[in-house]
Amino acid sequence: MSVRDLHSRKVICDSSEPQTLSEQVFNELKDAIISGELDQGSKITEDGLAKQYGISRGPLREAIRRLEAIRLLVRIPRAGMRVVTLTSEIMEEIYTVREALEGMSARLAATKMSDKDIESLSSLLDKHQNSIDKSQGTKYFQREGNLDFHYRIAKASNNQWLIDLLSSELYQLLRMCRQRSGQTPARPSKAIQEHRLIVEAIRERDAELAELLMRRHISGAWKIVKNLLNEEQNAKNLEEQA
Amino acid sequence: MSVRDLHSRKVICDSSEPQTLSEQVFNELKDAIISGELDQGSKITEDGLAKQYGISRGPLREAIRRLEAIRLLVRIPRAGMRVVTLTSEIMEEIYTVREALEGMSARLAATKMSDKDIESLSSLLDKHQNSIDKSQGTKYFQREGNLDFHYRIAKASNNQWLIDLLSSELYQLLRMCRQRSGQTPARPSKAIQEHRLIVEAIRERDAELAELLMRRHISGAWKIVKNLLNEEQNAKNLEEQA
DNA sequence: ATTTGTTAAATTGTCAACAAACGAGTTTTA
DNA sequence: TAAAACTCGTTTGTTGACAATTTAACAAAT
Repeated sequence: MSVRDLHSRKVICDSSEPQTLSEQVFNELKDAIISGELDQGSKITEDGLAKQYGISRGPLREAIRRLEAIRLLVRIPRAGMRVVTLTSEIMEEIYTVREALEGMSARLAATKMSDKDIESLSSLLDKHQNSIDKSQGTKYFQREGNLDFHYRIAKASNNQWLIDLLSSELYQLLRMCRQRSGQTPARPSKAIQEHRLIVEAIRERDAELAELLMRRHISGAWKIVKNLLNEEQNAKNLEEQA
Repeated sequence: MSVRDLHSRKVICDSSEPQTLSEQVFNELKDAIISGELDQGSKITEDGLAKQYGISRGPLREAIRRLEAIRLLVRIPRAGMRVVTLTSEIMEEIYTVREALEGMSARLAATKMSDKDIESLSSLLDKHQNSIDKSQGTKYFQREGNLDFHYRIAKASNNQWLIDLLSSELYQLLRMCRQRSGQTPARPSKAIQEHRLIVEAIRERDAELAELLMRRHISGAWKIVKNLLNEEQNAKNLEEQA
């Protein structure tokens, strides 16, 4: 992993040094869930986690409440807790919300983004294009590059709510989606082409168009993911029949 | 009933009996903050609250983490906690996010809402219109009616994420905005007229139009609120000069 | 054999005490 | 007199123990 990747990862996941045990275990648990280390839908107990992470239940419970708030855990009072299960329906919901919020981000970015940042974003795309052309781009890099692009747009909206919702809540689950089925942007060069169109619209300060293009970009991405999931499901069904 | 249903039930019907102390104090604190009982920006201490509500700090801290997650409290580790301060800038951010999410809700509702629910929604507007014509409508009623309309649209989207975001996170802060300056829909009859147009678009199954109208409705509402805030600010400034 | 009732183990909810970090006020020193 | 350092009190972070509730396991009865 390059230094640059590390940097962007840090920025996106805002995992600055945790100052408190609760925060620390929150981050560790979050990563464990997203990476699949903890299986989706698996039941977890407070005592088990407390022993595993070597802390008492107090801070752990606070971390759990936060994970609950960003929907990585599902809890039923006095009954138990499970890791969220990402069904196709939930993923569609997430992509729909993303479409609305990132569309709005692109609209705002078209008005507010500085000329300097637009150029920087444009050259970022050049780099991505390069790494794909030369086949240097690993799947991982493509994925991170994609997130980086979307994160910059969100940040340019200058709306802290949008930024937080997208980067701390939705992105975590999105990463989980991708982890789940090893998805990578289906047609990276096409994705970058779409990114370019969006940047062009922003450069022209055409808010309306920027929003439209971003929404199409995301709903298109969902269609591809949906097809992948269906194929996967079909494969599984066949397997069961055999 | 599925796990998901249980979760949404908890979020939506927060009038249901809280089963745990943490939940109970979460609700009480939430109401105290929204109603203005706790001043915006006021500093609060764990020990003080624990004594005030007669519970120990354990459950209280969990409630605090949840309030932090929905942005009613702002915390700085090892330094203290304050009630959020709703500046004009933050309110604009909230309205912007609302515009994106409720616009998407209206779009989805146009496709998914049942004929029966559309009729029900339409007759709800009749009732509101009636109560305004006869001047029976208190400000409170108008406000609740307004919320009811928006909530029904959100629910009709059938997207649990949209529903939760709008009704549990944004909605709380919106109530706080209104509480703050005793705002009431500036022109109730005009608001209802706009609501009618939205319902008509949904009835025609015109998703595009439904979204457009909802977004205009909300951005229009923000402009009115913004003007009210400015006038208020000017009045204060004059007062200080005198 | 299925269902119902009871009991025990496991798990969550709650509490009070302890430890660490921060801020304010006071003292000491240049 | 002013600045630096040091206490002391306050507030947050953490822990382990205790109480309440649920799950399950097992026995008994129809």
